[in-house]
Amino acid sequence: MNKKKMATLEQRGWKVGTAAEFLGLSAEEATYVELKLSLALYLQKKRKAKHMTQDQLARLIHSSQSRVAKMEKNDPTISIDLLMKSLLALGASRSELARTIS
Amino acid sequence: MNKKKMATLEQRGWKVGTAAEFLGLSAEEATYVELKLSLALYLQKKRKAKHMTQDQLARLIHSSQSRVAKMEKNDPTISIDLLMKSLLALGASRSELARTIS
DNA sequence: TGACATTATGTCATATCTGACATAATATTA
DNA sequence: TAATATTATGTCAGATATGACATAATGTCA
Repeated sequence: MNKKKMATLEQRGWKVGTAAEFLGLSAEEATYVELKLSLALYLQKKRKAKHMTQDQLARLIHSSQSRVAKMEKNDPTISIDLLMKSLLALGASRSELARTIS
Repeated sequence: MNKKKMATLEQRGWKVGTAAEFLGLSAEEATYVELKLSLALYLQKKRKAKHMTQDQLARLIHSSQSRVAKMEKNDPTISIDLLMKSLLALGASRSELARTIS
């Protein structure tokens, strides 16, 4: 959320916080979750750019459609390892991963 | 792999790959391992920069000295998740992680 | 609308990762 | 050298992640 929107909401009486504050996460934990979310979103973006279904991607990485869905939904049972391995399978380079993380 | 087995797998919906694809997977795995190694080396670098022992770092991240040693040695039983969480605990930023990966 | 494709969610047994511990190996310092 | 500190390696039970499956939910198109 950008600062402008936050200010608008504050003015309307909303207490605007970060997801971290709401969930009671430490700064590190928040960074970890956000970083993972970035990977999740990028995985979906990359999959769609290749016009693949979740099922097709699942077969490519020897996983299942449900797990791909959870990856893209940033499910807490998904590890960064799995996200990275999946992105690499989709042809992502190290610098591409780096860009996604930064 | 013989054709019979390939046909069986195809029937089950598996995409059976060529040797080239197999090598491609190896390349991905290599990238994964190298990427993890970069994180491992950077963890050690960052720990030493703070003049911490493995035991001290272990306490910081609520782990054990042996696991820290394995992280720095790029032991295969270590996940990227653990490496990233450890680096974040040492104060690394997202861009710092990105730079390490790239 | 219905039929079909795609994605989302819950659950399970199994595999992998985890912290912890013991102890070996290697530094470091007196 | 010995004593101590630090790091490396092996192992374990418990925790977490995994692929698979069923099925619900949502989207798409005739």
